[in-house]
Amino acid sequence: MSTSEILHIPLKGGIDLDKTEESGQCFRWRRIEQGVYDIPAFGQLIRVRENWVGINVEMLSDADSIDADLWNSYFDSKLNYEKIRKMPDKKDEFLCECAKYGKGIRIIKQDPFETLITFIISQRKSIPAIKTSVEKICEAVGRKIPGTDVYDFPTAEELYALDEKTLADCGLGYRAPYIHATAEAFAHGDMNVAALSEMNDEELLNALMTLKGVGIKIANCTALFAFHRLDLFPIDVWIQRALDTYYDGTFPLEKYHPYNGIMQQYMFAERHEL
DNA sequence: TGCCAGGTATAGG
DNA sequence: CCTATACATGGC
Repeated sequence: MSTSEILHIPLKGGIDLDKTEESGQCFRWRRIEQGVYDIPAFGQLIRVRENWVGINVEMLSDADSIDADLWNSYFDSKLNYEKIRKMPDKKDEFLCECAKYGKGIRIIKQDPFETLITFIISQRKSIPAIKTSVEKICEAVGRKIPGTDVYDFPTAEELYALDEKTLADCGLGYRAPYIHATAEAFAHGDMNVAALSEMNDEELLNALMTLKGVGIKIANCTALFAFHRLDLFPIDVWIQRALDTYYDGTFPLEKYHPYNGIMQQYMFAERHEL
């Protein structure tokens, strides 16, 4: 029962789907062609086409209608990224270059559990390897998005139910017990998204870091990409390399409040130049 | 083939 | 508090 309706979403400051995907925040987007992606999220599969002012969303999975609020939120439609992209200090040539290249990158507001699990997987893995492991987990659980051949990302209960060997066969290495424990925490309600959402940034990071295998970097990525805490600035090997090269080790966070996370994403997207 | 990947837990100082 | 080290596995 797929709806034939097309939802148009204006995005303030526009979007470049290729650059957003390549900026390493989403690991399951499927490129169809330039500016067109199939995106599995929230138990649905949509086909997204970018245009001059935003995107058109087509529903590929079974649905009676398209949830406009959900996808407006997912693509952060109201924030004007073109305005933010002009924030870098003109004297900071490196950041200006990153922001120039980053035109069209938006911070996607993804599902918290999926984001947390995928970033636990991400530690000491290349982006292609992360994608492979994430797909293997989805296949292992084996529940398809209704009306499609695409596997949905598992719920906490589904992931917790996977036996040890099946999980190990997803190429997770030493992360497998971390994934299992995190799934258990959410499945049993020891940790829940509603409560996390109510916390301030510091409380949220601390709560996430109580999980085994979640340190400061993964906590920051989860807070930024799932809870939309745009001022948080995850530091990975690439960002640290940039900080050492261009900033004497630390980023001037005070200059870009409350959008340090977006500056970080512009920098990460430029990582190949480092 | 060997090196490195969107790090973290742990032990030792 | 800080630093050094082990850690599983895939991709290039």
